Amino acid sequence: MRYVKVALNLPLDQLFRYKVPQKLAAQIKVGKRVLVPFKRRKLVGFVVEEAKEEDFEGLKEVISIVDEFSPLEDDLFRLGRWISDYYCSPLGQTLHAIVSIQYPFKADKGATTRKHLSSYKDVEEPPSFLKEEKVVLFQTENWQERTDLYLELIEKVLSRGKQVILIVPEVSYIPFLKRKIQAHYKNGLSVFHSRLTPKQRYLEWQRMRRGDVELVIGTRSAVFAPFPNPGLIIIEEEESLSHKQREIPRYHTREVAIKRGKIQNFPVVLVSQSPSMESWWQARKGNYKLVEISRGKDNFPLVEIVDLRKEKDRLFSTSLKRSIEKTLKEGELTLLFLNRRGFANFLLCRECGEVLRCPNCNIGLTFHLKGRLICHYCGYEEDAPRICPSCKGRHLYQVGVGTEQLEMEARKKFPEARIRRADLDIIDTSLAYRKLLDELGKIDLLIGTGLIIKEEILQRAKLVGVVLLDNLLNLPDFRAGEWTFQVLTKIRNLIKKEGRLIIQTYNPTHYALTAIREGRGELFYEKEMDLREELGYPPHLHWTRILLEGRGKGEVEEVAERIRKELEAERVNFLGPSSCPFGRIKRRYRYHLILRDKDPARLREILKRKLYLLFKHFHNVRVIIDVDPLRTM
DNA sequence: AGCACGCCGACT
DNA sequence: GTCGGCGTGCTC
Repeated sequence: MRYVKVALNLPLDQLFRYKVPQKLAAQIKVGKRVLVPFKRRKLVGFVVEEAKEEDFEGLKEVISIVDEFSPLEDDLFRLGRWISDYYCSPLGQTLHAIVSIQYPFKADKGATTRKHLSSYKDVEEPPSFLKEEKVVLFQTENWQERTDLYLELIEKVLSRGKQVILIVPEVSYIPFLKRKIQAHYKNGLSVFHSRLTPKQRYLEWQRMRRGDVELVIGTRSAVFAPFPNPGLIIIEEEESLSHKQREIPRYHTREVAIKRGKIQNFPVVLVSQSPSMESWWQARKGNYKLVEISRGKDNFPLVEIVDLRKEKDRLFSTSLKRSIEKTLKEGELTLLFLNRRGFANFLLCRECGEVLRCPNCNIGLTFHLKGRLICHYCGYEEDAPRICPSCKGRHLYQVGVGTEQLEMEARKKFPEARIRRADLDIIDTSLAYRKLLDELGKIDLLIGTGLIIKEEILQRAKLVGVVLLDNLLNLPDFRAGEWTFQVLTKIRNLIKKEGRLIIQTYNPTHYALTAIREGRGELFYEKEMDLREELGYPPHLHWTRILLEGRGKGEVEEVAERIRKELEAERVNFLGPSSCPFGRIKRRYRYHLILRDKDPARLREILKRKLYLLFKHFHNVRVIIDVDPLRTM
């Protein structure tokens, strides 16, 4: 009798053993999907290893085999084991994320023609940097450079009979890129992302597996494209936070791509206008090859930094106002960037000092026009009161500025201008976004949040005003400086080169601003790295965050304390426990501890040996392990 | 995760 | 007296 261990799509670090019935014995092997009985359910799982016959009575039998092919070849299986180990995610859930297709949909047989990849000859030389380097970090300034680069790389790799994976941060990036590339490669192109229907997903996946596809463009899960012979992965906007999966397994696509490249022996190209500190640091140490394509700072637009402490008008400094007037006269587009929607950030009672907060999240409620108070975290809404709920005071101050108020002020100041606002309250569908793009030619002044920091919008702007940089710079996360630098770099690189970037701030001497003004990114990276080193932040140290969420404050605190005690016995470097910067979201209290070490393996070892056992006993507290977290708010 | 078992409140 | 609330426990 044969027995196998099966990994199920459950949040359990456990494998389950099943008997292999005689009639299935010939087909069952590691990497195959099987249907198994589980309690009163039937679940799909992966055969992970053969099991020895043991003194375990009552093993159930495998019901059937799901696919005739093997959905998880050896290399991807190894990758899955690595992800499961590195990111502390259950193997079953990890493998199910890698093979993200459901039950077989019948493909039209014969509809596709199989290409004979083996008939390609290894005649063309790969670009020289791809020969000796495993990871290349490409720093470019615009789309044209990047698409040219992609086309060249793709061609070289395809000519050697290998396939290419191109990863973008979000689905919305795909149509534009697809159009550019389609002109060159029509048949062997596939698109793969989470918004495909299960059937489309299945069919695309099969096309890739059979060798009918040479190039796939997709989001995170495309990193697991089941190509017979992958030759290159390109990661577009490698610094984007979207590359990190928010659900289990919480992997970073960039790191997974690099690991896959190591396993299957192919290079990985990271592309960015302003690399993440992580990638910059790797390049700095010589682990990645850095290739810069730059027009040189003489071709940058003018950058002006306005010290708001010396201005009378907190929204429109003299200089910004003058520049807008000039740009309006020229009939060119102005963008005003303000990273906060709504009218005012919060309402403050002048008599008792209380701020009106969300009952679920304890975060200041944002004041919107039409007199509504809205929580930007959970969506809670209420009518704004006239008098303070805690002291009955009559003077509720609107503190801080949002895009609504900026729009109102702009309409007063520039009555003839055609003004539009673009934030999540207005651009709530991809259709609305499309419409905005179509109508861009009929807009003089576009006011928006992060939504407008896109190449297709920025490239049409002559003037960009960053209304209040401090909103970004002062976010409660140690990466706030890095994010700020990245946003400013993007704006500077992408707007018209004869244009102007005006940055208004109360902190005009910040090193990110110096670096932007002088067009010398290294000033930012060097200084930021010094700080990260001094304070024990990534990438100098690896972090693993243990996030605890629960309805009862006391319970969460108790759990946090127990973990603290365990960690203290381990003599590991850690922060906390402390309340998260956003200490309560959707009625759940949030506490975290942050483990730090140069060697991430040490942190994993502690988690697995000690804490896992402990986690089992917490009931009303959810434990979230985030390895290499990108946000710690 | 999901699904059952289990022991306490308002209902025909 | 029952229907059902969701706490906790287990799944090869």
